[in-house]
Amino acid sequence: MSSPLGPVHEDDDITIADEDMFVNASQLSLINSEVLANNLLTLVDQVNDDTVILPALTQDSLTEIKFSLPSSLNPSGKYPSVEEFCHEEIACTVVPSSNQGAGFVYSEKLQKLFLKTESICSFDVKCEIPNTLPTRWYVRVMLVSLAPELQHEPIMRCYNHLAKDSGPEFMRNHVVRCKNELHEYVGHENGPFYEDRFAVRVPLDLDVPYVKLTLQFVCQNTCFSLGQRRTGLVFTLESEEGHIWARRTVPVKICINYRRDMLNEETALQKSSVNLSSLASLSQGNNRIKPTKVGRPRKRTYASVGKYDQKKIRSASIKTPLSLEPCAVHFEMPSIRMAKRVLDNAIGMISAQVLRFEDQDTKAKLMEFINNIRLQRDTLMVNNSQCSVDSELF
DNA sequence: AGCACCCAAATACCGGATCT
DNA sequence: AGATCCGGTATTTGGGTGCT
Repeated sequence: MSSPLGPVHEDDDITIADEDMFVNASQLSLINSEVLANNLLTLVDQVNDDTVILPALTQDSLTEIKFSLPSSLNPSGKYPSVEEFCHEEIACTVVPSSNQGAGFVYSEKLQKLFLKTESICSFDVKCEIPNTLPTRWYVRVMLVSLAPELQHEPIMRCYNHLAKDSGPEFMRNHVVRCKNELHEYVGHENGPFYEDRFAVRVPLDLDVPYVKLTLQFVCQNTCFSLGQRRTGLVFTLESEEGHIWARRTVPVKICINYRRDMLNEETALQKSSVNLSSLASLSQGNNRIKPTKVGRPRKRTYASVGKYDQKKIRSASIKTPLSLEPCAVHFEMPSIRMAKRVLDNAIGMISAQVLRFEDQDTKAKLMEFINNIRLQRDTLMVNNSQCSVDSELF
């Protein structure tokens, strides 16, 4: 499917997919084996049980089955995802209605939207949906952290802005406000899962699968916790029963000097690409000149330039082997669930290193660490409802 | 190792300039 | 005249360095 925002995420998607690959791999195998086994046993029981009447497969029932196939993801009880997704039978695009306006500007270079606090920006959500599918569709919009390790944590309004907000109680906690006539604020405080997260749900027009979403943003990225400051506005196309059919993510930064911040990020991107190309030319030429440290290698974690960090990490792959200093960590966690999250994050961290290093030995050694942690995590036997929605994509 | 200090980058705030 | 833009400046933040 094509999306004007598509190219942005293509690269990003690859990166995320690579990292998630390790994180989700064991979950997937567990889901697949357990779910399949359970379903199969249920089916066998039903077939063997004379009292159970199996429904006849009519055209109608086939249609019903079609709608409940895993292609339409059921997100309930799972964390929201920022990975782009679109069901093969439909097409869905999300674009800002204009490249710039009062209080916002869209950077083509960064493929990122920069907004001023309290500013209002419109998005065109266009879909192509075959007539064979249901007619009622909704778009759910929520702000989600782009950091994979923090996607399980909801983005909440800061106390500062909350205290000044004299608006209606039901929308005070929402960072993203909707100005559409038809809309519904959903979610509740600290809701961890997709359906619990603060979001706004807007129906698509009945005659044409299109809607213009007018949104307002009432907190800044700096209001959120350090790791959550890289955010994406996630648009999810939902059927009436709440199944996901498409997902589009627009990286956004809500700040005061949105134009300057955009220019800063664009300049940083240019500099980083120049530095990388000069490094590459050095390494390709004679290696007499060691890359010297120009100034201090400072990098504030929260001030990163979004996905381009990931690009940088990938492009700046390391050829020299990593000197490993294995160490065992033993500590007690308050709950199995939290322990599992810690192990998930550990797998994510090592996976990132696997991607950075070109040396096959290093990769293999790191994969050993990942496998060990994975084994330990699997012994925790935590309900798989905690995995991200995308796990079902595979 | 722990601490204080320094420094650079990021960001918010503010006021003047420009536009509508 | 009000809205918006833009640039200067202050503040915050976190990494690096050197001292104890």
